[in-house]
Amino acid sequence: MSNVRVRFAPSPTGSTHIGTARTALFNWLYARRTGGVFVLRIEDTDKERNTQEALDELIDGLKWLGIDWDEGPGAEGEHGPYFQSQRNELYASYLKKLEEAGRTYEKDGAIYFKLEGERYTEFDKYVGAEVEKVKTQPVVIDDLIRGNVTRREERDFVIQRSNGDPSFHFVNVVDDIAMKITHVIRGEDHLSNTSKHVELFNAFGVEPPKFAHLPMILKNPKDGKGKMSKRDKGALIAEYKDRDFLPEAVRNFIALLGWSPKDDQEILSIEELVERFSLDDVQKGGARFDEKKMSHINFEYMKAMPVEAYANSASSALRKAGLIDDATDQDYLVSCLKVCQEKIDSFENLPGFAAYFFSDDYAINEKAEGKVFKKGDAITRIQEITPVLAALEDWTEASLEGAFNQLAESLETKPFAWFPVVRFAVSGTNSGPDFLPMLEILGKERVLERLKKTEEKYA
RNA sequence: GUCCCGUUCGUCUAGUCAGGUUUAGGACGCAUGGAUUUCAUCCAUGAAACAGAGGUUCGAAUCCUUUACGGGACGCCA
Repeated sequence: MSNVRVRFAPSPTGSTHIGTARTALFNWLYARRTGGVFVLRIEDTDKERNTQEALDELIDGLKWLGIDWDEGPGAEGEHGPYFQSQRNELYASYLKKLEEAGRTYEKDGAIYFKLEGERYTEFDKYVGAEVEKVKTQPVVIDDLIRGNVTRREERDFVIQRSNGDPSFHFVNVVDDIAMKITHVIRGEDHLSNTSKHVELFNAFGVEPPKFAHLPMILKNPKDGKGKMSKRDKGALIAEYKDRDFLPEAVRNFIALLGWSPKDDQEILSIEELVERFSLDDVQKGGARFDEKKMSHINFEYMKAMPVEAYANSASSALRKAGLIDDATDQDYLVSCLKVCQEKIDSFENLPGFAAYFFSDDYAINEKAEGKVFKKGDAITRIQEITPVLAALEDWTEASLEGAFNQLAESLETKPFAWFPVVRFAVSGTNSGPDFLPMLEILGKERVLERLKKTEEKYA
């Protein structure tokens, strides 16, 4: 086992964002790749904004994606507790160290970290006021993705708020020290904070960890500019779960946001991800989220599923649409889904695609309706085929094919003279699974009944 | 405004660190054609990019400079 220790440190203040999930995934992959330890630490120092729901959703999302943690809530280790709200004694002791070293001062009830260097006052345009600045030595951030980044911190910052709560920068560093974190993998939005953190590590006399700042996930330009926010379409992990996306597909897709295996392989199992992941191969530039590609990857996974697993996942979508319930025959369900699997690219579209298998109350596609009745012989075709099908004793794909062929021969035409109209009559549309298997699955009774209904309706 | 980071097809990216094997590769999407009773499926083909300008070099997507553009940070939020 290596000595690598990484942490994912979310703050439970809202729905879990796709970027948050990616940060978690990359940390997890790095830990698994290197044989290190993955720590989940909950940064709940902001009592006003933390919620239990957000925490539940976060944990739920991680589990859904197959991300587990070696230390963290529910997996207590020697560095716990893993909620920052329970670590105040530790923070107090570290604060004392800084106080004793003369690196703090109080102002307006808050405690500030005091930078080292010559002090001067300057009008700051951004702040819009005179502020005190410090001529500090530049700090070098050792970043595994970007190389060395040099930055200078020039203003003291708050490490304990006037309400007594320690601030993010402070607890983040203290915990990384206390939890012996070796690699900090987080979003690029933290890159400019990192100089503050390095200042703190230095003040504690501790060698800073290696950093790896992941590129931002950017908005689709039609949603505006900048990084993707929780309000943007497709931004929330819970949304994918609700829409019955496959977790392994979502995981595969977000792994590809800013990282690639460097060859043409795009579909990667979790084992392959672990085996091939490397921080060296992480992209520097921001990545834009593309829902179409996400759907494509999801479809690839859907096609590759064993039928039983497919039926299992599909059931959730069909249940939500009220098409099936506990009474639905499993064998029938499986045979229906078998013919749909190759054709339909998402579970959320499945109910619309396959409703007629489970209900007589299915939608009529008007375009298909127009097409089928344009020729004017549709009703005749139905009247021709109905007695033939009614007389058929053996209701299988093969015998159906024979029946259509025979009729076609006797009328000197092709069997597919009847296909579109019969398909429309039994399904309300002109597209769907292969025709003959579909008839076989629907069954004689249902097919005849729908033919009759159609004849009456359009006669 | 200041500082930091970035920039290869519309999008995700390979190639960049170790300059020549590149008519810059793959995938999504798009277009066209085909298979098919049909299709949201499948197959084939195509259009499509090294941000601009200088430089170094026999040779630059690859190295350097610079401009432009994009992103991030600048909270008693994390």
